[in-house]
Amino acid sequence: MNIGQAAKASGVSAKMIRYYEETGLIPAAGRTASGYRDYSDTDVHMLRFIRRARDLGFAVAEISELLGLWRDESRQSAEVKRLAQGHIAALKKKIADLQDMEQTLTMLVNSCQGDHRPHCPILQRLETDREDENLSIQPRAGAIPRPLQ
Amino acid sequence: MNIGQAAKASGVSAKMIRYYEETGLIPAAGRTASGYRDYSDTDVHMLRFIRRARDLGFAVAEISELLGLWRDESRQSAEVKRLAQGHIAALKKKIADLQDMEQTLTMLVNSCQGDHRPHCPILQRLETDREDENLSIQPRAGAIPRPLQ
DNA sequence: TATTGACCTTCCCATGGTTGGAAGCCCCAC
DNA sequence: GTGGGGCTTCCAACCATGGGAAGGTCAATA
Repeated sequence: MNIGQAAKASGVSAKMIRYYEETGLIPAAGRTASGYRDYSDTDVHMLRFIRRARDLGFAVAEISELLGLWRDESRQSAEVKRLAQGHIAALKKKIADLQDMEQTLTMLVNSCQGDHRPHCPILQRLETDREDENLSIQPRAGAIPRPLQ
Repeated sequence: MNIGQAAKASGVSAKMIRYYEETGLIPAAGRTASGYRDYSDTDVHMLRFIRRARDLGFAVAEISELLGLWRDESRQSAEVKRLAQGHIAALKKKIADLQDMEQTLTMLVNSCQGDHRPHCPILQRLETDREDENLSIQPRAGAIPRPLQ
């Protein structure tokens, strides 16, 4: 099987297969007489393993460890579990960071009239960095009608 | 004020200040007779704006737009709001993706005994990609004591 | 005044994972 | 045998950031 077929079968692009080989994540593929890389079903199996681990957000270095454990018949499942738990912790941290951003930004967006006027609490907040500025109690558009200016 | 002082005052590293200048996010700073970059309080103000926007996860290209609106006295707050809402949507998507990963991985971790034995549903799942494999109902370690093997 | 140490300048490199493209060779079908 | 598509390698780019080298500058101190 050449690299294009292996790519299709595994869901890993040919470019990435070469990259994984170059960086040592996977062993160098065999070659045909004319220099084409040659892949077995086992190779494709491994590539699929890699793709699934990537889909779960594992970094290539982590996948390298996972592959080692996968191949090691005498592995201890505790090791795999530890690796996965570490990754879960990293995911949780990323999620928390993004949620903080989202929350702050949502608060700002809610406090912004979003009309034709230039006044904008979002820009104001980027300018002044006042966390405690009570943006959320600003009246929503139309809540308490008052004349513009 | 030289670049080091501007960096300290703004929270943007000197490296990044030069980078932002090079890529056109900020105008080229003035220079002293000896070639040192020279920053005003206004410049520092702008740099702080940039850092805060970065802290909220805005990409540099988005910040470029935000800066334009910031400087534009006749902007419409609706534009800023639209930009921020777009960014919130992107954040939400990222969060959802990461939560999917976390959830799947947590399920796998919970189904893994994590002991000295090699059997490991995490690796199994990476191998077989069976989403519907009912991993979660596997007995937890010690739930129903039975001899190893 | 001379030295020293901390700062500035530019330039290049690395990160991580992925994609794009160019130039040249190979394989298969017609 | 010819054409089109796939293979090979190599180089570059993305994004934001940090590291470091080589050389000039500033300010304080001996």
